[in-house]
Amino acid sequence: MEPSSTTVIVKALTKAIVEHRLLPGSKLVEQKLADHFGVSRTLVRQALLQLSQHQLVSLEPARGAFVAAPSVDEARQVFAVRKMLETEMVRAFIQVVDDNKIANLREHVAQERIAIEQEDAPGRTELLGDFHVRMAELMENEVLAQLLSQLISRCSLITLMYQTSSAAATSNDDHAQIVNALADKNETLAVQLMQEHLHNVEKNLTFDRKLPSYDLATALA
Amino acid sequence: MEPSSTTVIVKALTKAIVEHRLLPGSKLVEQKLADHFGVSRTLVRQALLQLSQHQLVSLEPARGAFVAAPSVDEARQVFAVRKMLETEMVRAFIQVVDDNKIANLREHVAQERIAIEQEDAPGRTELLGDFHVRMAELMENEVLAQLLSQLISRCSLITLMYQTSSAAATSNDDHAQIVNALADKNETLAVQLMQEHLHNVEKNLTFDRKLPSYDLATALA
DNA sequence: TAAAGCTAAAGTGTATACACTTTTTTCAAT
DNA sequence: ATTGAAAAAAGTGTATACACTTTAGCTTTA
Repeated sequence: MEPSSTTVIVKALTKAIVEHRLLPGSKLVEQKLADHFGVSRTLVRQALLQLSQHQLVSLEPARGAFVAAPSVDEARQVFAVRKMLETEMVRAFIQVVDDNKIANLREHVAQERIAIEQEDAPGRTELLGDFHVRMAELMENEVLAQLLSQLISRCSLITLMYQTSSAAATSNDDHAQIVNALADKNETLAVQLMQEHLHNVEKNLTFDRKLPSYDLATALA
Repeated sequence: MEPSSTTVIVKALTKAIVEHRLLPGSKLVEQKLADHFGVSRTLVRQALLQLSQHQLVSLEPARGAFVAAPSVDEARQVFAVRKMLETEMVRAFIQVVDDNKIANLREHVAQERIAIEQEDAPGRTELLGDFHVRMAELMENEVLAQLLSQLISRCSLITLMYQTSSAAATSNDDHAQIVNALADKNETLAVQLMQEHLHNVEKNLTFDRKLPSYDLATALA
């Protein structure tokens, strides 16, 4: 099935936001987006509505759409939810782990490393987030995977806003260690590592910065 | 702030679906909804799009909107996610529990009992679900509360489709016991009770029924 | 009678029109 | 120069129009 125009727009904007080409607070003018994607405002509005549900865009009545700028408090909450969900996900994963799944995760971690070594910033960000989604998919729980995917997109926005230095290499190491613990079926260790990992990511946020807005045309080019 | 027309429609339809006045599979014709709410199809479409994101409505290209009919597999996944999330929520709740929060939950459980005794089916369903959301709100985690709220709406649909007998009274007892364990700060017991509770709800599903569709006008009347 | 095909009706998908709101610019007055 | 009001421009919110698709009903044919 060929994806609808709306889906294309949602994906393009999500990518631009998550990859930080569109910065928090940027205004998203409907007609400009419509022109860029070669459709009418109708479809753009549908896309913006969806993005606002994903919390990547905030809609202000009569004022328009802006790239979301999550508050410190919201960031704290999102991370708390991730910790809850992923702690238990690790426990559940160990119940169904097998060699194939471990191999799959190791392969993913290897790709992360490559992206990091090549200093491919967008690819790196995406892969580091997708590690967690990959775990959910391997458990054959599409609902969980979709939920995590959304939470991680939000985290990516938060990370941009508050992250001091991109601790990408650290995250990659964390992932590798987690996979080892999973392979050993060491539940206690795996849970602990996952919690520390998320704690690390959150700890690296400063919660005291502000960022400028950006130009639309170049961001989507 | 007065809620936008779209929000009103979303809420009305959500209520109708969750309260089982609109049954899974029912066709939702845009013009009919528009007439009913006194708006144009534009706003109805926005509402349906939102509901489809919440998985309460499924949109089929060129065929229209239908009340979602979650598959057995999806039901299993949703319950798995709830178990993960709520297990950890209980643990986190105990970290911040105080007398006020316990009193608040007891009050809620009391209201559940009243609704059950009065055989107020819609109120009962809503309150039994809201117990879990209430916990999230008391932890001052709006993100968690919203997430749970959506999961529980989906569960309500699932419950309708597959539930053999409405084990409402049992659920109410479960809730009361959980609150007691929380008051005692007995983490092990509280977690165990919550897991058993969700297991009970899921166990009562049969996964082998089909249901008819319904009339739109009467359902929304 | 049943199946296949045709036609009309109903319904969805996208674009456009237009009223209303917010933002920006202009320009006069202090 | 700076403030304030008025006017113009830009932008959003909702309704409507219209092309295209699906559905339902009828007719024909075997």
